[in-house]
Amino acid sequence: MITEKLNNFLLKQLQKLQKDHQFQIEKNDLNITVPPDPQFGDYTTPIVFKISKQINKSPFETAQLISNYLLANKPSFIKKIEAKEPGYLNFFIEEKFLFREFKNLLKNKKRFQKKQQPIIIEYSSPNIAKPMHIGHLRSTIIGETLARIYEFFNFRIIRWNYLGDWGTQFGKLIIAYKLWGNKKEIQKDPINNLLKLYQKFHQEVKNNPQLEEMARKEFKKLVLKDKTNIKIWQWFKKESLKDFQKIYRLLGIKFDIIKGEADFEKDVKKIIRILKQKNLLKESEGALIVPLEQFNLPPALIQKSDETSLYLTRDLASLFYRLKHYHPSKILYVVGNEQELYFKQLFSIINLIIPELKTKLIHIKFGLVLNTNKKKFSTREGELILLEDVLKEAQEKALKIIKTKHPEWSIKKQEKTALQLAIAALKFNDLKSNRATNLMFDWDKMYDYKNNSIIYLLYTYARFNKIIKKVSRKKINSRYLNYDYLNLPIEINLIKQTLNFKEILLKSLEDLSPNIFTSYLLVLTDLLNKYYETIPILKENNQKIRNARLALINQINKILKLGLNILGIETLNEI
RNA sequence: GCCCCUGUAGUUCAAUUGGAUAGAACAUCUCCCUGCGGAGGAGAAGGUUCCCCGUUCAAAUCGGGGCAGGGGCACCA
Repeated sequence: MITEKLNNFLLKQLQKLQKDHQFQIEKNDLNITVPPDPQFGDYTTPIVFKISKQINKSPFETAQLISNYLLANKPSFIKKIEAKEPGYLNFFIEEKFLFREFKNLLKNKKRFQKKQQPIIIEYSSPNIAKPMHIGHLRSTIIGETLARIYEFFNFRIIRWNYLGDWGTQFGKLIIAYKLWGNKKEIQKDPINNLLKLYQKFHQEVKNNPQLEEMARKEFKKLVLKDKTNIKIWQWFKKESLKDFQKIYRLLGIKFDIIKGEADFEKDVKKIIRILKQKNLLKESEGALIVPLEQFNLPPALIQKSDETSLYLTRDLASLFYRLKHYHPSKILYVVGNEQELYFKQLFSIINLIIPELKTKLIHIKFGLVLNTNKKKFSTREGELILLEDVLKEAQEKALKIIKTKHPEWSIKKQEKTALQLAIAALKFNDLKSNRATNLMFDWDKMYDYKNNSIIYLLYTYARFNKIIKKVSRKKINSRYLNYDYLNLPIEINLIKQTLNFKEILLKSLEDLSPNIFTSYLLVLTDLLNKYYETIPILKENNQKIRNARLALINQINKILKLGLNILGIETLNEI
C-alpha cells in the first residue's frame, strides 16, 4: 500500500532529523490521509504542527525545513513534496509508480499472512419461537460484513449464531400453548402462530399477573427435564430453525457454529462453582449476585431465587467454552446499543475471574431500528415488522420497476433480479449508515428505488460491464495501463481513488465500521459515472487509447465487484 | 433519580477520528437524449454543525455547563 510505503519513509527520515532537532513523535501522529483537494497532492500529513511546537518554529517554517530535508532523500516513487500554509506537508506520487500499483492491486493478496488465532464473531442471534424481524437485520448484516472484511485480510473467522433458545420466555410460551394453543393450527404456520401465543401472553398478563409466576414454573420444569415441556420446546426450536435457515439462505450467510443458550445450561453449575471459589458471589433476596461496585456498575444477577439461571449465567458458560476450545484472539459481540450495560457487566465479571485474559472482548454496538415515531419496536405489543414481509414487498416493488425497464426479459429473470435488488437494498441500507446512530425504518424509503444508492452502484457496474462485453476478451490487456495512454486528469484521479481501496477497507476494519467503506465505494462510483459521461471508450479512434481505457474500466469494475462482494452484495450484469 | 448514546441543509445521512472551502441523496429550480444503457451527467439554491464558555496553530469532532431526543438501570433476553 502506498500509505504504508510513505509512512515508512517519513518515519525513517524524521527519526534521522530527531538527532539534530529535539522533538518527539509517535507513529500514530503521522496520520497520512488523502487531502480534500487534489491541488494539495495525493497524500498529506499534519505531523508538522506537532513538531513545530517542540522546536519553537512556526508551523510553516518547520514544514519547509522538513520538506527540504525529505527532498534530499526523496525515493523514486515520490514525484514532489511541498510545504503548504499553514503547515501541511503534501506528497505527490510518481505516475509510473501509480500505474504499477494499480495493475497489481488484485494480485498481492498473499502479502497478508494467515493469522493463526481465530476471531469469533457472534451475530444475528435470533430468539427461537419469535420470527426474525427488522431489528435482527442489523446484527446479521454488520456481523457478516465484518467477517468478510476480516477474511479479506486473511484472518480466521468463526461465525457464531448464538441462539436465544432458553430462559423464562419459553416458560411463557409453554404456558400460553397449554392454555390457548392448538397443535394442528400451529403446524400450519408455526412461526406466526407461536408469535401470536407470545403476544397473547403479554396481553393476558396485564389482567392476570399470576401468569408470570406460572411461566417461571414451566421454565423450571423445562430445566428439570420435564418430558412434556422438553418435547414442546424441541418442536418450537425445530420449526424456528427451519424458518431462520430460509432467511439466511436468501441473505447468503452460513454460520460455522449454531449453538444457543440451551447448549450451555449444563455448564451453569460449573460457573456458579467458579464464582463461589473466587469469592465473587453474594446472596441477596434469595438470589445470587456478583456485586460490581468497583467498576461502578449495578450488581449482576447470576441465579434467580427459584435457582434457575439467567442469560448472563449461560453467556458466561458459553464464553468459557469459547476460550477453552478456540483460544480466540478476539470475540466480537455484534449486539445493539441497548445491551451496553449488560456487556460491561459480562466483561467485568470475566475480568474478575480471569484477570490475565489475553482475548479481547468487544461489544460492537449499533443503533436501534426505530419506528417512524422514533421509538423502539416492541415484539410484545405486536408492533413488529417481519424480515420476510420486508423482503417480499421490496421484491414486488422492484419487480414493477423492472417490468417497465425490461419488458423483454423472461418473467423468471425479472423475478430473480427483483429479489437480488431487494436483498441488496436491504443490506446496503444498513451498511451505509453509521453503526452508532439509530436507524429509522420507513417503508417508503426502504422501497424507494429511484436514486437509491445501491441501485446506483449496481447500475454503474452493469453499464461498464456491457461495454467490456462488447469487445473480445483478448483485446483487454493490462499492458496498455500506462501514462502514455491514460493521462487525462479524470483517469489519474480514478486510478488514485481505486488505489485507496485497501487503505479504506483497513480503516473500516480498525474502526469496525463498514460505512466507511460503503461511502468510499460511492465516491468511486461517482467518478466512474463522470468518466462514462465525458470520455468516449469504444468510440475513441486511437486504438491504443481505446484499449487502455478498456483495460482501465475493466480493472476498476473488478474492484467494484470485489468491494460489493465484501458487503455481501452480488453484482448484476444487467439491471 | 443515576448511567450510556445521539443532536449537522426542509428530510435521511456523510465528514478519513482534531486538519485545508462541512459533503451526498431525496425534495425545489435550470440545462444535456442523432451519443458506450437517462436507474445517468452539468449546474443553482439551501448551514450560527442545538445553545453558552473554554482548550490550540486548527473544533461538527476534545473539556465544562445547559437544552432536546433515544436507550438502559435485579429475578426478561
